[in-house]
Amino acid sequence: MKENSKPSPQTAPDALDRQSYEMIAELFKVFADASRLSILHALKGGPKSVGELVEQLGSTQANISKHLRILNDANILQREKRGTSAFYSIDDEFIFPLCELICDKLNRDSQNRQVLDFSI
Amino acid sequence: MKENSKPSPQTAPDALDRQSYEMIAELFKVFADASRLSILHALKGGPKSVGELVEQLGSTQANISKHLRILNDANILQREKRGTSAFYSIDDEFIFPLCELICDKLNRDSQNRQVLDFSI
DNA sequence: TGACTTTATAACTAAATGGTTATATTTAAC
DNA sequence: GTTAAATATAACCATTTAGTTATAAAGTCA
Repeated sequence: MKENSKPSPQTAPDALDRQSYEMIAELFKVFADASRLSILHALKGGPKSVGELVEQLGSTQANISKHLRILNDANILQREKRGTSAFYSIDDEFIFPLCELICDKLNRDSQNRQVLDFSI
Repeated sequence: MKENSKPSPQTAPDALDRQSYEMIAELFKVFADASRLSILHALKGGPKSVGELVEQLGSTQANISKHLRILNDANILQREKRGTSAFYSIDDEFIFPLCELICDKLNRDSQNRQVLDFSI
């Protein structure tokens, strides 16, 4: 039960309990890996099978499967089995504004004006 | 045997190089820790010294200093020395919409309708 | 059935990371 | 100068994690 009265800007917000911070950190961790980010980027164009991702990203099948499981468990990806294949697709579009915020920050800070664009 | 060889319905975006994904992942990593999130939350109310943060968050001074350095190196916090104290404050407001996206996702997925609110 | 394909998982290793204790550094006050 | 206070850093340890190899599981087709 959180009161909605707006405190003054200089008032510190009530701290969350440790478990809440852990939950938030856990979700951030899902995105804190280059391989998983490349998977997400590859899936922007539409669903792909594990094999297609392995071929496109040039990693091992076991490794890709492991990352896909992490993304799936976080309800970021959706899995659909067809025959012996498993097709994964993006199940929550919030990842796009999320990655955009991060890329914008990196571009803002970069000395060399390198442009990072996670979007299509 | 290839179960489904039809091309993806949409055109896949050009992959970034590995280094770009690593950079993005590195910034996500900064947020992927409960202690750092609690520091950011504590600083929403305004600048605080290391000592104040240690007292409020109940950790060791060395530990808080280490996390502050990570946040400062990522250009998320700003440091100002006054006397023997060091005051840290939030230097980039993009962390608020960023954490809001994450919290919204958690709230959307939570079975128990637990409300996570990172904002003030 | 049995061979083959695709994906998931288990076990292991190396590297990264958070927290700790101890120490160094910096500044103020005396 | 010396002492005290606040902060930063170094060294160390325990845990986590990404990637690997090997194997299991599940579906397809002869």
